[in-house]
Amino acid sequence: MATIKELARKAGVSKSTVSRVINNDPNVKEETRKRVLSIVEEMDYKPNILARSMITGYLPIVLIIVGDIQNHYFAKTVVGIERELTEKNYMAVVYNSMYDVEREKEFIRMAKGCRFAGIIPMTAVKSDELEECLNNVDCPIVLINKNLKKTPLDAVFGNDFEAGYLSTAELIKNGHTRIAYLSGPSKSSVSIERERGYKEALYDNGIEIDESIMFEGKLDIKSGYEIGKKIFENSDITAVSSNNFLMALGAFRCGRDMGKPMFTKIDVACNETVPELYEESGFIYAGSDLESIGTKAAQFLIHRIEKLDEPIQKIIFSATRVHNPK
Amino acid sequence: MATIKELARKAGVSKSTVSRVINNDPNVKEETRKRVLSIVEEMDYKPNILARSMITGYLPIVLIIVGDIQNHYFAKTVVGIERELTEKNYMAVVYNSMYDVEREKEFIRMAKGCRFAGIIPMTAVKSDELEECLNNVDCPIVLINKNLKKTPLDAVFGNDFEAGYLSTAELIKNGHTRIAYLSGPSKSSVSIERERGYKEALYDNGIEIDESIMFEGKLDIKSGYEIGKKIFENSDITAVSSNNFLMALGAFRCGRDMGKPMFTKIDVACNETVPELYEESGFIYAGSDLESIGTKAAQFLIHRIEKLDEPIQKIIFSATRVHNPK
DNA sequence: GTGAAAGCGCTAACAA
DNA sequence: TTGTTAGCGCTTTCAC
Repeated sequence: MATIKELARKAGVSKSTVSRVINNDPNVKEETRKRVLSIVEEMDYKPNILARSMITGYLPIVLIIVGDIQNHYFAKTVVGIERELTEKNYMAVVYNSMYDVEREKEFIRMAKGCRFAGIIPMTAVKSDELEECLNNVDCPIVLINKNLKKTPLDAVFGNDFEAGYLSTAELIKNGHTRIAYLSGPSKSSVSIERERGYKEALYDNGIEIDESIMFEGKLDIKSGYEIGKKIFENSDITAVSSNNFLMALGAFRCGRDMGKPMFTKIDVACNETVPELYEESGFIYAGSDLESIGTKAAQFLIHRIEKLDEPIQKIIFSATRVHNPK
Repeated sequence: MATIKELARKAGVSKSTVSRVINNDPNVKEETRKRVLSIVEEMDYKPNILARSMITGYLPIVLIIVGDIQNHYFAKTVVGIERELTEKNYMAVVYNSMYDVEREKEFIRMAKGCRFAGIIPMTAVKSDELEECLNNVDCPIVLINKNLKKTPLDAVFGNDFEAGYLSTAELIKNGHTRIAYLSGPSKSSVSIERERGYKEALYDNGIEIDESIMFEGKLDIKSGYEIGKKIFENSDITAVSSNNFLMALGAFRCGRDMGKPMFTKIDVACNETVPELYEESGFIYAGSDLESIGTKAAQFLIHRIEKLDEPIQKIIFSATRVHNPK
């Protein structure tokens, strides 16, 4: 593959001059620039980014760590991140941790070894070890829906309280008053906030909170299905508000299998945007726009990479996407 | 960040010795090795992979180009690729082309500039320009479900004929004889093969092929929905076989909206595996296991990277995943 | 405006 | 078993 040296020889100039041309340094005579450029074209020369990175100190690549690339929640956000990064001439490496802390630590170390420009950890995993690891990596980091205990870092959040509130409010608008709730793990701040939104929506509409129709699930389809059985036994319940989409789907399937009039009499809502494949379905949902969250995170990161002296920024995205098919 | 030079100084040895230790060269005295290793530990040293790559000539990173990361077809395959690559100490960069040829070309050029170890283009896009571009990149490439006209390259395919055949056969097993078909673009080899499978399954079961109930769609939900309208007007049709999942979903929704007894009297099948979220649904499907395809592609690529003298390999994966909820 | 030279962190002969 | 040396392709002073 052509190098700067060969170009220099062919163009009859020094390596430095070629370097100036390909980096748009203005201190080059127009004539020289043209000559070099024509040879660049002719030889289909591409600068070796590795060599350049040895000098700048980092590769223009950002590591994104997600818990599960097949989950739309992550995939959507990644799309937003990538869009911004690509535009600013960075690349994105997406890494699937499968929610495994050890894997995440490994990726972070690898990113360090490769001198990546930055890291966006989007994992749901909580771990002191992981925090420790993130602390030790001296490269720019932007968090999504996550705070570290000790280190203050740039971060982007969705408004989970609002999501819980708004989706529940839609159920109420549709005339429901007996609304079961599927909550997530009680230690997760996302889950706590969404649940708080559910409760506040009930309260604001004069509906009593009934802890006996609130259930804690494991965020997957199966646990939504299991809880669904309990919910639909209780015949006065006409709606379900779910912490996340997967459990909502499980509950819906359970109701359907039990012969309930799902989406006609009985409504199901969830507190995050649904995958695109389900957007036209009967689900009610409210959530922040995941692509926008990704884009903002990428912007923060690029700022951090390019001038490391800005104050720490945090931003919360409103749950602007509210959908009610009725 | 610590470098080999500092380590050498601290350990009282030369850079070479440190290099040997971190590369597990056996020609190092055990005592020396231990001393160096303890300092590696102490300083939390990570070798600079950039510098190493300048010598080996490439970064241990593979570029995967997909048309749409939110499509399960790509996401699933990527999971398989990543699994294999990670195990062999390579990383994977996933790039979303959004089916845009220009973007794909840009990524390929970037991969070249970054001296990536290899490329796995998985895009559905056809273009002579792209072929040209792939031709000019002198780095290992493995294709998925794709052949280049001029250049022979390693490639992995799903068995699309079989997928079309098997999914249609399931419909026939369920007692259907009037089976509409939703085909994909007539120039795509994947679509052609799947359609051939559909026809052959009908033929083998003594069912006449009726071109008037075969429709060409655009592979998305919307076009499945539109075609659904035509299909379900025709009241003697009791089943739909679809080239891909998205159109099957569209057709299903259309039937449901028209009040048809979907999944009870009327069956819908598609000629590829469905997204995980739909695995428990009423869809019939047959297709190759996408993760396995990804894993195999990664294996081919690694072979190609590590010894460039093997003959070109092509492999076709049988449509082993056949699912019929009845 | 341009070139020569140093050096980024590492590996790979070659010597010792 | 270890150290010395050269060099990967590029950028970046510093002269001229």
